Amino acid sequence: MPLSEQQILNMKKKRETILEAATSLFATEGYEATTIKKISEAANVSFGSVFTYFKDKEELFYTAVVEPLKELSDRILDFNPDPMDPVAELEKMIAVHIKLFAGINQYLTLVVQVVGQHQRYADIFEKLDTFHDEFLEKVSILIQNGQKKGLLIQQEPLPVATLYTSLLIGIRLNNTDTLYSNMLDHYVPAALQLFGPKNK
Amino acid sequence: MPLSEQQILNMKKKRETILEAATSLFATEGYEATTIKKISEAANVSFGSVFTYFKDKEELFYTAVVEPLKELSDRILDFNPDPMDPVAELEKMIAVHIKLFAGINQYLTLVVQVVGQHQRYADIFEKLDTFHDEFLEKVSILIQNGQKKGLLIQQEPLPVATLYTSLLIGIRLNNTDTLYSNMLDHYVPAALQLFGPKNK
DNA sequence: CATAAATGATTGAACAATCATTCGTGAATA
DNA sequence: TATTCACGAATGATTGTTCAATCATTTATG
Repeated sequence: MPLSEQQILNMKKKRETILEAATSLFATEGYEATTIKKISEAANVSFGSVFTYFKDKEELFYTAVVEPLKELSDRILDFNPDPMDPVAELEKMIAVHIKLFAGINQYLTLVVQVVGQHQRYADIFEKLDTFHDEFLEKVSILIQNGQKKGLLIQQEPLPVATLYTSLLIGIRLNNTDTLYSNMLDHYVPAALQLFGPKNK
Repeated sequence: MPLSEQQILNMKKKRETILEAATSLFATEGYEATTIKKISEAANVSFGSVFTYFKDKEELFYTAVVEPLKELSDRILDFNPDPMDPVAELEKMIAVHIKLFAGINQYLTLVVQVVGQHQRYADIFEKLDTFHDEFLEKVSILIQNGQKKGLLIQQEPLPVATLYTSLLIGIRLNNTDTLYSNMLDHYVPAALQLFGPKNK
């Protein structure tokens, strides 16, 4: 009576297919304009099947935003807040972030949607906000350590960190075409300036 | 047979009321979730009246985004790209921009919606994009002049300008609560660092 | 001044379309 | 045979838009 492993695997794949189709549509057309019918067609799945894997449309959107967050946050927070060379660490961190953010354009569109209307997506927003606070905190510590070592100019760390995350999410809104990978190399040193490196 | 001036004035006011209610709802609930019924109720206007002043829902949204753009762009572009003291001009410009952007939170939510789904709002996006290009160009010139005078470090001006506008729009997404006017004073000098001022 | 005609805004019921969700039936697997 | 997924027609609710009737205001006429 229980499902075979093969079947469970197929279902996992199917769930993933639906989720990917939904994410893509949510990003390009928005939550309300994305219909279950469209999702099912994009995923090559019957209409009813969508409801087999997701309770309702809301859960589908929730999953599309929250589920990738775990892995993403690990990658985003993957830097040393107390390194030997804070400026070099900053540079490495910025390069990672900008490249990472460039590759998850679609996902970021969802994030922008949630943040832009955080009252409407209150529970999702809370998850994002919690991570954001963690992110800010860790960047602030790195800034502080750079300042202690005399390698960064004295500034309030938190506003600088906040501007940095603003900049990261803002890049997404500024670069709608795909040809912005060309500019990535220029972005890193420019973004570094935000932190006020002293060596010139 | 023509309308009296008083009547025309009343209609202008009514149109404005509807537009404001619509803007507010579009910002907090999104385009699709905002119904004409909600708008008419929020504006204290009959359902049918909305269609007297706006052809359809789309025109209402279009107007809400495009109409304020003219005045806003004037204020945003109100800085001297070739001043005596480029760093002082930058500082002044940044302060104006950050304060301005802080005060039009609701409008920026609409902008974010349009940019986040630019394929869907193609005609509106084009207007925003045209202004954005103009903005980038003027900031780039200011940067160039600062560099020529030896007051800013050498960087590609365009990526720096792009990061600056990213930062401006990104701040909106980072600060959802109202208490961020406290931080404005810290933001200005931090944002200035982006341009690489040499005096330290 | 009084009245009528004309113009054009105001209104909300009616309409057709679309949507999310439910659910009964069929198919497949263990 | 029992269980569970797959399916899509049916349902009920909601939407944007249309439109015919109503109302207010202004102008023309006596």
